[in-house]
Amino acid sequence: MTGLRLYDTAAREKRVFVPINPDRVTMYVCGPTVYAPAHLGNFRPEVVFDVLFRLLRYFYGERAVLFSRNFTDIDDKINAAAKGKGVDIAVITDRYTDIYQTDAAALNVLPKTFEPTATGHMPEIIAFIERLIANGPAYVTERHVLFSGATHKPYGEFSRQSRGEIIAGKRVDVAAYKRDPVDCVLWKPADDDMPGWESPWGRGRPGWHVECSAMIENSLGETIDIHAGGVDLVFPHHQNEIAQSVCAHGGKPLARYWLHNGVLCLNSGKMSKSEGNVVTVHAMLADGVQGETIRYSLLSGHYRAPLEWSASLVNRARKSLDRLYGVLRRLNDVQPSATGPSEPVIMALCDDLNTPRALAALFAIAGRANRADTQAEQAQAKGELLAAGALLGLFETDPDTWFGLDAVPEKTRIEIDQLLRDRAAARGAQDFERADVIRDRLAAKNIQIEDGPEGVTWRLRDQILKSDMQGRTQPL
RNA sequence: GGCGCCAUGGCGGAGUGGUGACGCAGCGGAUUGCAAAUCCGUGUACCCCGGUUCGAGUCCGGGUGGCGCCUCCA
Repeated sequence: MTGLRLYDTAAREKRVFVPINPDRVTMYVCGPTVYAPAHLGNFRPEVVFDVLFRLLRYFYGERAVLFSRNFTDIDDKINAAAKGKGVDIAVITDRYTDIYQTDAAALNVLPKTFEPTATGHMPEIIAFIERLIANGPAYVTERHVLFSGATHKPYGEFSRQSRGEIIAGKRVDVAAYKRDPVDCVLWKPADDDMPGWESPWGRGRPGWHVECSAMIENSLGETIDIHAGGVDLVFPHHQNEIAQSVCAHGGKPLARYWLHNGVLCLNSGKMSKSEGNVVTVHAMLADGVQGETIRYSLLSGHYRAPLEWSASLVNRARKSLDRLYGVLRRLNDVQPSATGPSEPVIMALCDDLNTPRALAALFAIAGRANRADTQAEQAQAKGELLAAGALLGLFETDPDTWFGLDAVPEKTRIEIDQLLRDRAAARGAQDFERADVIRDRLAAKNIQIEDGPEGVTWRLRDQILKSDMQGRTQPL
């Protein structure tokens, strides 16, 4: 019993989380289709469910939690991208998978236990489809294999879609080969000039929904504890996954808890490649925004609520982290107590991953640290801060690095040190005019001086964005 | 058209029916040679209209506004 409660989309309420087997907790998150650099919206589930992963590891032990997240590496858009460049699809998918992994690492996202790919599980996917045909719910027609939604009685219950409404509200034409509009493709034929795999139904490739069903079964089992993803996947993707898996597994449920994160918006509209309003993580990192700032931004709202992305959101995140890292920097020489995360942090995260409340709790600890009179209090606060950070995926950077000390070239650092010595000498000689001239000169170069009881420290006043480096690269 | 979500101070964002966290910004004070950082203090904020209740931001109904899904989508 951990006190963890999660909002389950299927139940439409928060439910106490109890795993099937506390020695083997399983979770799966739908991953990206790798045909372009992933945008911030793609990384929202990556980050929020990373917090869940960390929390579960904290409760059940690192080795007890198995986390699988797929890469969809066969898809029409991938084919189109490969064809456009005249290369094999693997060239495209390898490239964007690498970028994705780099981006994820920059956001302090822990590596997954399993990262299955569709192309790496073709025999399993084909076997899965064969089982659905043998069991009845799938049928072969015009070189396609289709799953009959109607054969799964509760179809639509999970996503609150009735079959009649799906038909009435359909906005695209239903393919002629479908017996019913809610049927979905398990296997589709591939022309000779398209990537394809040999199957009992001819050369082709799997449909999107079945790939997840088959890979979940293969990497985690028939019934998993948690299945998560973006809210835009509830229908039809997750609905179809459920129908297929339940039918393939003799009625056993696919997942016991379903979690869905809200959409990320830019200019009040959902960020999505088809809308064209995307900001890629790769581009932000290349521009010099710290991954941790992006992570904090993504965690600053509750995961189920929509999150409006903006420059001011990033700016606030950066400043908030400045304050917290300032504490850690001040306590650089203090050995942190071996303590766990403070109760308010745990309580907040246990309440359906309430990260805004958890972050608020961080500031309470920071206040205590700054007010602390004794080293014991400081050590306790530092320990709590780091422990909380470990759950949230924060404070994994050295404080000096955070404040940009590594960002300036060695040569410049030597110049800065010399100027600081000059200033100290001037102050010692009561020559405040000269001391202030030096400080202003540094400030003009984005360097902020902080006089402390144990000497002067400095930091970059503002983040140096590579898109905004004018005037900041000249020598001092 | 169907299904669903949301509406809190300048901005962002929590909130179990009983005078409303936290962060950023602002203001006042302490500290500082002056700053910065830090500390202390500081805000007549709960979309509108009804209802339930001794009491509602919190529950119910209606309205208005915004958003998502129903199509590839995280």
